[in-house]
Amino acid sequence: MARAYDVVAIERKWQERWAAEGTYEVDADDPRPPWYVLTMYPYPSGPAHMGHVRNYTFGDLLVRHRTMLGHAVLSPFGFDSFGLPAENAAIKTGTHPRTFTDARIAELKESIVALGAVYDWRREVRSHDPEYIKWTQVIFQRLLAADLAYRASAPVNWCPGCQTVLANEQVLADGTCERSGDVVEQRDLEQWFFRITRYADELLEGLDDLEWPERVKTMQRNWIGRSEGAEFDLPVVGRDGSDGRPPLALRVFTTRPDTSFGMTYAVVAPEHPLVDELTTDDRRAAVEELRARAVASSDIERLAEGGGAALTKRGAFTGAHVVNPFTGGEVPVYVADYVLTGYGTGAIMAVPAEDARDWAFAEAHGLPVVRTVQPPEGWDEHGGPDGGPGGAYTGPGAKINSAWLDGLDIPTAKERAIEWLESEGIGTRTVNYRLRDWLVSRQRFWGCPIPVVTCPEHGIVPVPEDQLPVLAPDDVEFRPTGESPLSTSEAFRITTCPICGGPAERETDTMDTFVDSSWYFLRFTDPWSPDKPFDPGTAAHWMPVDQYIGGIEHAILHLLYARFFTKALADLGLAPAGLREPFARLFTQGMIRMDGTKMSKSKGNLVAPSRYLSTVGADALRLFHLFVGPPADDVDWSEQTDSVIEGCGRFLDRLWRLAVGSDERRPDQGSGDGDGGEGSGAGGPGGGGAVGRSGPRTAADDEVRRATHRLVDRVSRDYERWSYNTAVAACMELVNVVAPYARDDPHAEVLDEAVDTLLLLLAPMVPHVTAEAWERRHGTAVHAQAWPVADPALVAHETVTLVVQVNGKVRDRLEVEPGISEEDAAGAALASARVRDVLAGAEPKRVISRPPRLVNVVV
RNA sequence: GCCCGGGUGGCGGAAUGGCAGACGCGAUGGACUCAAAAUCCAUUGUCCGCAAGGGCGUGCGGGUUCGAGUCCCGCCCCGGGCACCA
Repeated sequence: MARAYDVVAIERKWQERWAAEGTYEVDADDPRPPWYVLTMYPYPSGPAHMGHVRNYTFGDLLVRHRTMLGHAVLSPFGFDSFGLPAENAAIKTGTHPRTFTDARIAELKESIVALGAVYDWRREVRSHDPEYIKWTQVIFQRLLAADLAYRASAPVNWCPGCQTVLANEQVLADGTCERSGDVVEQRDLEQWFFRITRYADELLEGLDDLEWPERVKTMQRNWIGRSEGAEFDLPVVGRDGSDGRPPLALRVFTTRPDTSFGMTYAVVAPEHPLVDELTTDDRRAAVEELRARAVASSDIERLAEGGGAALTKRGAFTGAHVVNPFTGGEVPVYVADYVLTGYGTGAIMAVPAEDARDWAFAEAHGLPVVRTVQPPEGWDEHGGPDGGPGGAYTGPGAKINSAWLDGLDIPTAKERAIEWLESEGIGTRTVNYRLRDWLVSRQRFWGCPIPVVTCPEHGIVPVPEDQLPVLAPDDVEFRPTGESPLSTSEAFRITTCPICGGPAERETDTMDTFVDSSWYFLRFTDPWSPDKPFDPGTAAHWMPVDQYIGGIEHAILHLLYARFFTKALADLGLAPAGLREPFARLFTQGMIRMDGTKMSKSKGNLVAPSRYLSTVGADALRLFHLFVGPPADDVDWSEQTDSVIEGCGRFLDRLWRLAVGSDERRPDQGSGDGDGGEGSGAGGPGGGGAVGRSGPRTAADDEVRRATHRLVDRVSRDYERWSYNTAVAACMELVNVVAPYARDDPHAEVLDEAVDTLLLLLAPMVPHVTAEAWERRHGTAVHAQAWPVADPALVAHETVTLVVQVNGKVRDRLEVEPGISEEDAAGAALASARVRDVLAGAEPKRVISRPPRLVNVVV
């Protein structure tokens, strides 16, 4: 596609200038009000792909726009440079992960710069940099000292593909690994955890004040999964202590203590510690069989059976009975795998009438149902097989069959039940969370080493801060054994105890890479800090991030961990005390799809941005991403996309000709004698400023002035509401108005104002072409200009089109003054010849007059 | 199953309850050219009509309203999230 200007040369020129001048380097003592824009730092996987382009276009646009609005904008960049791909590449090719990673970073950085995105590169951080490792390790030590990091043995998720354990957040709903797709196994291992659950309530409540997409907040709320209820004891029948054995009770958790009168059985999880004791000899075989199957199957079998609530309710009677303290009645105890060990007490009271899962189990095992909430009329008491609605009823209603709770509504009954349990001393009010502690240890090499040693004498001992960072050794071999070279490196593992100096072993696990990304935005505020991770005072100047931009895929993982870290670091005195949330505003942009699936390296359907940079250029590609639709929406990449991108280039050509003139020709174009000749009054040699009339303005001149000021008004508002596609459309409209005007005896000042305004409004979106055009017109930097302000008098319309409807159908349009009265508008409408034709003498029943836009005549 | 989004021309998409389809892509015709590219001009929801003009149109069915793409009720379809968490 031949272009009106030398795209490649101009884009390169400006990228070099922005880098050389350090225009976007800011410091905390900058007198302008601070504004922090951050795009999630990327994993360096090689040259930028289309998703990056979209991401960094939005971020860069904000940086430039906010700067023009008068802010000191902090715009840092860095790399999430620890991770599995580098280690896998090392195993495959023998290249050290650092060599591999540094090469990928260089590629990514170069391609980001080629988009025209500007950053304060002095602040660049890389997770694998020894300085950064040191501070990550210092933070770990502080968390350890505060009991926010601990080591424990627990059933954990083991991914055979990644050869490491995973956090709960990294296991998908179908039981597979979010990275490799392998089915995750359960293993009992000693692992490191961060006590994120200590902040569960604050993480939940903090969401309310964040300007985040509702969708993301909902996902976090669900993930934290707070539920209020009660725990209480069900005494085991025959175990009251009278036979010499200690008394035994089964503790259960419920969110519906009001339904206790409807308990018809109890259930314990297969892994529950009391299973053996509860099971009677005649039931032992059946119980053992169920347990064995539950342990072996877990997720794999669930997948096969369709998962979730569709599961058959497998269970076995233990032979034991427990007493329902509410009724004094005895109910049987079952073992069933629909009750989970890790949640609540691992045991429940079952109320089939008011719980769908209990209902299904009761049906399968022939257990009775006692309703304690009056279902609405027509609710099928039997439900299930004979069809129709019915079964468990979980809606509101009056309590029945519940003695002293009868007649109460559910919330009141809940309260009463809990009060009774507490007064009787058999239970307590309890809050449970779905959220578990964050498992952070990974059995991998290419991550931040966990800085502790184990001494036979002193146990787990943190490596003293003056000996940090603990770095992985370089002289190791990467073999496809599935074992981390760290654990096989004797030189690394064998060390001495910092306390006693005796022989000790180094921890060979590394940290989850989400640890690195949980505080990088804080390091960005003060990346030079020599004696601490960052200075809290400096961080306080910039934090919280005013606008965070990233993908929806981080809705839970990164965004939850980073919130936890911010709170924990503030409480430890490392971050400003008042900083409770890291990201005030979050924007999640849509992803790029191709053939219905996400465009990604693993799917092999990447479209390389580089091929556009050398043809239509970065500006046209950026403009495409902004113009194609709302930023939050997904983009479908299709055969037609290239045409649209070229259309964006065409628009920039028109803008260029308008602003600079049409004499400019690429060297290979020659200068044919007809080119840019007759009739083309726009611009001309030397650019704007000197073209057109001076003196009094005509009505046509004033119309262009009005259009210009209306554009400022509209585009400014569109920027605020992230409606860049309509902002671009509005700029195109003005070009469509101004281009013919420029050719037809324009007024110089009016034309210049229109063109300059276009350049200013588009400068954040298409920085290269606007910078070059502006420089040729004015000799200054467009991005250093103030954002234009519309004159309200020119934004207001002089006349307005009054739409005249008869029975809701448009029959005429009249030009009227904006201030026209209701009566005058109605009168004008009724006087319209068109309206009289349609009415054909009929008498209007009613005239709705909404000046100045519309009059509707009803007959 | 539950919770969010979303269904508008050939396509991407616009539209504080008040002119549906801005802007762009594609398509068609024209100007310029020996020719092409580029550029410029015009047309482009659909049906009827020579025209003026008119009918019908925002997933489907109802409703509220002078007036509904927009609000309410009931469905259908697509995308995403959650899914034995008691």
